[in-house]
Amino acid sequence: MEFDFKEFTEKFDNSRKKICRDIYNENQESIKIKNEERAVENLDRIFKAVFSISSKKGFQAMSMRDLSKESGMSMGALYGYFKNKKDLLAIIQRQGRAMIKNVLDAFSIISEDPCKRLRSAIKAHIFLSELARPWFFFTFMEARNLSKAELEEVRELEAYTENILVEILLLGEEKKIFKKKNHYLTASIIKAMQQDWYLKRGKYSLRKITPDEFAESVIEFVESFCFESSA
Amino acid sequence: MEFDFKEFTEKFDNSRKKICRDIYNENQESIKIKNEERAVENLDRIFKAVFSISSKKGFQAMSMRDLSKESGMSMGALYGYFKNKKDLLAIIQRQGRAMIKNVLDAFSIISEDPCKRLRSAIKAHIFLSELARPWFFFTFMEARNLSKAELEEVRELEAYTENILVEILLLGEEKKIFKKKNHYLTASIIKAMQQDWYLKRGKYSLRKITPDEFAESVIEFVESFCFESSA
DNA sequence: GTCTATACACAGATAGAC
DNA sequence: GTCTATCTGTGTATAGAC
Repeated sequence: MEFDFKEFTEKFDNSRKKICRDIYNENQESIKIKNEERAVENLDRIFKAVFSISSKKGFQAMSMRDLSKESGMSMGALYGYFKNKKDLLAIIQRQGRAMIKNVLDAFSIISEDPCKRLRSAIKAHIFLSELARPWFFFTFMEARNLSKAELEEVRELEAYTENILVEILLLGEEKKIFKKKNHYLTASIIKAMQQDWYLKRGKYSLRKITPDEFAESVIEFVESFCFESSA
Repeated sequence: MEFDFKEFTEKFDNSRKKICRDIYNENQESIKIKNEERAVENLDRIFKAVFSISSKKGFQAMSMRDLSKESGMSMGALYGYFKNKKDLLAIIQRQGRAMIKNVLDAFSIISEDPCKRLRSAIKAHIFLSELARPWFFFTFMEARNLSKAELEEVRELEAYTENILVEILLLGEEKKIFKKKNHYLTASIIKAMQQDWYLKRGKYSLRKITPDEFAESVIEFVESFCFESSA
């Protein structure tokens, strides 16, 4: 049941267009365009432009004129796809969260062995953040611009993914494979390492570290901390 | 030579006013106010206000009207202390970097023993980021708004602090105390954990984890990864 | 040194032609 | 569906009174 970045990518590479289609279907009230194919294609252009601009200067510093230029659509056309700038942010956020939850769920139940589950959970998060890096980066950096309700959703997803790790660690402790520890702290630290991968992606690129190598390092780090010394 | 957060704090608590004085002295060209005492006091008020607002909504979303209100000074008065908004950002950045470099240097040479140096370097960074959290948070989040030259300075400081760790790890390897590893990757991971402390401070506060506890956890994590198994 | 009032640019958003 | 032109609010920055 082991998988590497290449296998992970093949499974999830078609997800970008799919996400745009989901967004179209779930936001019919605010999207004025009726032709689905055209809408999906333009949404993809818009999101690409948003990620491109806001990874440089931030979402809130991105003007609608910037977005118009980068996406090749006029201001008027853009407003056919969302109610206002805040709404655009909310749509992106909501859909990204749904995607993450689906993927991580799928990869956290593949084995009864806590060691394998730990490996799998750590790798899936890193690989996913590699494929959907603009989204991860964006969510982290723009958290301050979210509404209170949206922020609460982000916190819940954070807690949810942290809990996946905590439960694996607990299971391992019960089976006497992992040491007894403050598992919440361990999970936090694991998440901190995963987070570094998408926040400091440039640094790792320069050093030519692949997603597989990074994931292995994190896993090795965690295992040396968690395993009973017999291992 | 061991120190805890309390001892660290006592040594550096008076640094905030000192920083304002340094800033005043080093930016005489752009600061129009001639009375030093008044200037230092007002700079302190301004920086406090900047950190308070921009930790909520970001520096670039902070308007000068916001800053005027929060600091209790008028727009006109504010512009006596810096040339423009960009200049204000640069001043804060420059001074913070100087402070960090000084403190970390002071704490990275206190022993010949690589274990002690590793402990000391990790703790000093976490404690410093606790005391100057607004500054750390601010630098990280506003990196995108810096000029190219400023960004280069930030990268250099990053590389510098990472190198402190790498050298300790190398020394430990030479002395056969630490395992042979990719020390750059290990240092990156250590920095990722330290970074989490100031980026996700709210989470750790909720869980009532103290700086001392967090530092010990990080150290334990790192040691279990680095030490030769005889330890 | 600090205030109030204001200049001028640019933001988000929409109306109406095509 | 998409464009251009334009409304209105808010941004940074400064001038000039005190």
